[in-house]
Amino acid sequence: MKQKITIKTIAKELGVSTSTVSKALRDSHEISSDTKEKIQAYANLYNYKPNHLALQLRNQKTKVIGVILPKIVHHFFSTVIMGIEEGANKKGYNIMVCFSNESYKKEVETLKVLSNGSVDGIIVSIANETLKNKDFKHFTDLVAEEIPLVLFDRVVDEILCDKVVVDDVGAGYKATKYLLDNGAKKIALITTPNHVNVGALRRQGYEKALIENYIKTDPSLIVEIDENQDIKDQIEKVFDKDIDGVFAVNEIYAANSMKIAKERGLNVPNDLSVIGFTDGLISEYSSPTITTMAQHGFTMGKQAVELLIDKIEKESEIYRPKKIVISSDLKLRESTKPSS
Amino acid sequence: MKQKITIKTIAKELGVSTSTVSKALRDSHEISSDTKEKIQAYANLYNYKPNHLALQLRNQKTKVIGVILPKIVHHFFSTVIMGIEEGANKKGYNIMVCFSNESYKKEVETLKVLSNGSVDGIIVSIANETLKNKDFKHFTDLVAEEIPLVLFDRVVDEILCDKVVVDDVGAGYKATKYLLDNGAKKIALITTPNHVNVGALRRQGYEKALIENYIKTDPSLIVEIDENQDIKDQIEKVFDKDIDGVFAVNEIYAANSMKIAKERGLNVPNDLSVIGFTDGLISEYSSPTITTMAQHGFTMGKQAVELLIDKIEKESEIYRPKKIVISSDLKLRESTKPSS
DNA sequence: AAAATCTACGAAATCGGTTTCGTGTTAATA
DNA sequence: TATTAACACGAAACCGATTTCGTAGATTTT
Repeated sequence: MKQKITIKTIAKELGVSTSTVSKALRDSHEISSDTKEKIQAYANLYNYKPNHLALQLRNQKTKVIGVILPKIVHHFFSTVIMGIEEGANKKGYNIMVCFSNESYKKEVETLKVLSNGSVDGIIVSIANETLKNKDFKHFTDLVAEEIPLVLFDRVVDEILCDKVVVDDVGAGYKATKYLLDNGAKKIALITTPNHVNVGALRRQGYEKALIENYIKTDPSLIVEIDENQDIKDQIEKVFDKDIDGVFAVNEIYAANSMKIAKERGLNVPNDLSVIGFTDGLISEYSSPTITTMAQHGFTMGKQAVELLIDKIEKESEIYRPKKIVISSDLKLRESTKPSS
Repeated sequence: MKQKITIKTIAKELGVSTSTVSKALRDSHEISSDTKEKIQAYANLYNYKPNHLALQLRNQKTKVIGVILPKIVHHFFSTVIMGIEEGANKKGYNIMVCFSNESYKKEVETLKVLSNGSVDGIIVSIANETLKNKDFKHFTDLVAEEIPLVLFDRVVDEILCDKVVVDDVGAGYKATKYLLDNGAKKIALITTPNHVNVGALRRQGYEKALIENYIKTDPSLIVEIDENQDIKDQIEKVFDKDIDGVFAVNEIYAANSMKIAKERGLNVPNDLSVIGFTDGLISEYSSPTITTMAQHGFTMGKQAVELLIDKIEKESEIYRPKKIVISSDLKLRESTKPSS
């Protein structure tokens, strides 16, 4: 890279001290307008930009927020990033994005790298493998170091920090209840293994709705997807059960269910109603379009980053971990019968 | 944040100088093993981590790569990010992700922020508005400052830097030729306005294939989508032309076309064949599934970041801008007739 | 015993800024 | 005229590391 112009260069060229240059550029009253003009003109001419690193070192802050996501090729996480980025920019922060790829090891490493002073705070959605391990030491260490941390979506109680979550139980309940209210009797639940807490919570909502309608939960209607195996194959078997409704905890599972239905000659929504989760492009463009619980990723991201920046900038105050719950709404489309 | 432990702290506690501590931690031969052990033990005990900012300032490099994307809720860009992140991590770099949101102004600002020393190099896909403006001063300035820059996908010749692109002309040609070879006669092209160069190039490929088959290009079969208006409405009118093939330059346009076909009772692929671009989730999960030009975003991202890091780390060498062209393949699915 | 060589460490410069404090010069006040 | 205040600027410390160079003291060589 070309030698950058620094305050020192300007000082030497103009025969003044670096302090004078610094003050002039910050428009200090200590400097005469003559000198100021001269220095500012020179700086402009040579396109002087203060070195960010030097400022960061001096101010002990980076104005950067670290974000660790399990993955990104997922509409929900994409929208969350957008929200984080917008919220951060608004407050003069930039974001550094990393991926754990659902791996515990990569999560630990990434967290270590980010916590060496590269960022002022970190936003994380926990990797699946970590949730399974239940090993959260890397997070509790972070909290002990008092590095501002906000968890979103995939969170655990063991870690004492701010959190932003969707009302997963409520969402599962709403979705299931909608299906029941519109005549479904045998509703399949396509969910994650139970260690993924969002899956577990949505399941609670599902069961709650069933109980309220005096229906016994039938374990054979519940499919826990193992993402290392073929998703469609795993869903396939529940279709032998003569189901009339499907509640899937994400878009992909919902889309797979639709495909199976079509292959089996089932008409959606007449023979089978389907509700997904995450209002992404698949739901919008599949045919029929898929009714889904909109997760408001953008809002979550924005709320998360606002919590974090608050924490970063108001360190002095006594701190009580906050939890923001974002409710999700049912977005009605063609894969369910119109509300009766 | 809690007061971090620094070299100075250790030095004071152990009654040695900071130089000694620094050397001991880097296992220098200048330090006696006794002292080394003592210092290393202390550092370990108190979980000392060298301050990244200080190192960056000293080494004049950040080990961070800036990435500016037009948007992210788009399968192609998501996969590119993945590729960039993986390639960067492999070489010990992190990535800082920003979005221009297709806005010229935001692109300029973001570029300015990133070029103040926060990153060692920058990867960009140009915003639509900038392509329309044809104002690339912010990029040429960057090049003049000799800040390593790599453009991908949406690139322009005016900017002298490394580039990674897909073979858009070839891809447009391949797609169109496939449709023609399988009996299509009237092929609609759903594309972007001409200032988006990828759209223009894919159109060239389309026209080339037509010419080779002695078919005159019919402008009324070409739809240039204005993203500020309803996409489906704009595509709608070309369906009045009795077309038997559609080549769409991205997933969204393809999905919209499929939907219109379905509404008009056209059977895909029998009455109408559809080919899209970007092998994303929509193409995979729509029904019928959509034949598409796979863009290999992951590869592009990886290649881009490798070019960039090369440039960053081998500054001395004489530099000749390189252009990597990644060919894209047709991924056959259900929206086209099987190859004859 | 004197000279040369190691060994093990510290002082100080450096990266690029900001900021506190001190000071010489001039202008205003007593 | 002597004192004080205002003005305009510079020296130096600081942020947290690394690294060059210098050196006191011990050890080896002649």
